[in-house]
Amino acid sequence: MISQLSRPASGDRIAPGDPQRLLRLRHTCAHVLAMAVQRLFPETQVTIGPPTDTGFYYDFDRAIAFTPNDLTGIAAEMRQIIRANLPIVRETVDRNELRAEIDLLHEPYKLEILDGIPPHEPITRYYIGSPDAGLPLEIAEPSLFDDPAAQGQTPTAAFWWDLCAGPHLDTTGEIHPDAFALESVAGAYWRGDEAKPQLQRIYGTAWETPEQLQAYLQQKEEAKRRDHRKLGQELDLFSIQESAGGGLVFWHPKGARMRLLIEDYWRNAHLTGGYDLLYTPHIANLDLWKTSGHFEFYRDNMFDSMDIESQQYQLRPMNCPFHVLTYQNRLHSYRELPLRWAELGTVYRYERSGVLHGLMRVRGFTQDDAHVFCLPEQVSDEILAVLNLTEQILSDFGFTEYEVNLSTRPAKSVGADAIWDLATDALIQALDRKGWAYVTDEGGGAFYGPKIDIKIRDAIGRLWQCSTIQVDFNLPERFDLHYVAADGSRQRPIMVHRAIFGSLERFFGILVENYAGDFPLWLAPVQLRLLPVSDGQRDYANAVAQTLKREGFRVGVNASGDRLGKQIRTAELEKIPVVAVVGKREVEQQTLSVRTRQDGDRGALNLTELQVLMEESIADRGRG
RNA sequence: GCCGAUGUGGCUCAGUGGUAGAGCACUCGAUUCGUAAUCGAGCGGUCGCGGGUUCAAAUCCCGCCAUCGGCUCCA
Repeated sequence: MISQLSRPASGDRIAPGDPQRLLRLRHTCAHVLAMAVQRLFPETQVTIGPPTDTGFYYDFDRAIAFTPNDLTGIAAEMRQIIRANLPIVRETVDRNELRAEIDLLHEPYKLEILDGIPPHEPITRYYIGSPDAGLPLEIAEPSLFDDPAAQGQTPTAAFWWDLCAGPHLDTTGEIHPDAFALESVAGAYWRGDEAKPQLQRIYGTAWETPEQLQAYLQQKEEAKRRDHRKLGQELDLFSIQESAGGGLVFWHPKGARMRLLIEDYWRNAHLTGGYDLLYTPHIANLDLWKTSGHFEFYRDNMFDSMDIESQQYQLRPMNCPFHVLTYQNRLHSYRELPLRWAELGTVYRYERSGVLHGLMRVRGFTQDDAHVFCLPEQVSDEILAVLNLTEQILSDFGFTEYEVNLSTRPAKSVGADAIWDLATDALIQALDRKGWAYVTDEGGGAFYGPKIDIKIRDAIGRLWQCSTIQVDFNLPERFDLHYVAADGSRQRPIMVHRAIFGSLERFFGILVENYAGDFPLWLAPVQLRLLPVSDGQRDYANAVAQTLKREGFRVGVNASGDRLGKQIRTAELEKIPVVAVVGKREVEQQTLSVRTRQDGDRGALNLTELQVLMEESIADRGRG
């Protein structure tokens, strides 16, 4: 039955530190996990277990759910397998022999994987432990492994195998027993298909050294510290309330102030960047959505329509049809094009309850949407202009590193091939002119056209999808849009959809996480707080605050009557960028004792000096 | 929507069948204070919602809602 047992070829070996080795280590960890699980819970069926960016996972089928407590036991079992330093052996097997063997083991998922391997591809499996040394685990006496802690030692006769293309490490001992950790258990569909049975996925993380594991765990802690949901509450920026419903955002005064700053910046950038602004309704006749194709292609994400005087009305999930109607309202000459129309358009989408996530995934949000109506020969220039505007805006918010994706035609889509090719070429041409490298995501486009997606890298290296640029030949067709060409004929304009922030809610969440709530002065909801040392300085503090407010600064006076130490502590916890202490000395000398979050005590400054200090920081947008 | 976990004053959390607790916040009083928490008192909860079991439910059971970790989907 066993044929061609072999170690990996010697040329196959790789040194520590090689990314390929880390991939193998994680893949091997997944196998060790699966072996440990089947030793502890023999009724469990195995499926697949690949490496991930930070570790590995393995999907199991078991009637009883794994508990967090189980994970501790499984990890301990994994360490035993690692410490036993079992060899990992690759074997090429005959398809029919293996099928017969799997049949005996009652592992239907394994069988399905085997049958999914194309006919002429070699079939390999990987053993942990030597198959010559004893019976495979699956048909061993389960009692032998029921309670490994009571056994006191790893049964040397045990071995385990999985159908796998590899590659793997040579022995389990190459995994450092203190450089991996099991993280969580979650539901996951077999083959990622929600129509198929749901399995239990155990996630783990694995590294070459314990130090690397610690660094990863620290990074996770850091992400937790920056979580916009936590900071949003602590800094009183926004809330999402159960009594109102999930995924609906309440912007509190401080968050709203920041949003206003973001919106003001955005409007100004667009007006100076050649755009005009629109306001359009949040609801409209359902027929509009039938014409646009959204009712057909996007219905799953739309709220149910409502009956208004026997007409069906629809809460909008997108803004585009409204801009199209605006265009359609009168005839346009080719001389007018391109028309660039932008709107901070609030949309409502039905999202399944399980996917809601803070501000990142909500049911009502505002897109910084725009549509460019242009001539075919203008498309490439227009897209390039959008890329330039995107770079300008994102970098002003502190994001200077991007990952760019070009998404092409998906299976479920509308339009002729020639049209798709034209649109895709226009996007590629613009990216090349911009000089941006990009990755192609085949089939990742919208149903109506190809797109460029831009992901931004935040302060701790995470990527967030924000900007999107989409060419659309479909809507102009469906709404029968046209312009009058030079020869008097009516021609079809091309439409470019684009959003730079994506959604204001999500972008705001990303800002909170990027700055960890320590906003640069130009964005901080409260820029300066004056702290009177005692009641005698309150009038002076209020007068200074009034003056600075008139100059456009966002200033408050601490009115609590707390002692100075407490006032400073409160301001620090609220992450207020600048505080100014006002005591007897300052009133006498007409100064302020300034303390910034960034630099600490700055000593006594007069009002003008403080203004200059703040204006410089505001102009700098936090880059300094 | 699915799998699992969680839900106790504004916030963070104790409380496993027998009269709902702490710290912070808030209010009041005293203190008028110099760079991360002054002292004292007080207010505040039908324990997510609705059913059920029980002499008795925050606690046990069922349903629903929301949140968290994932899956699927996505700005």
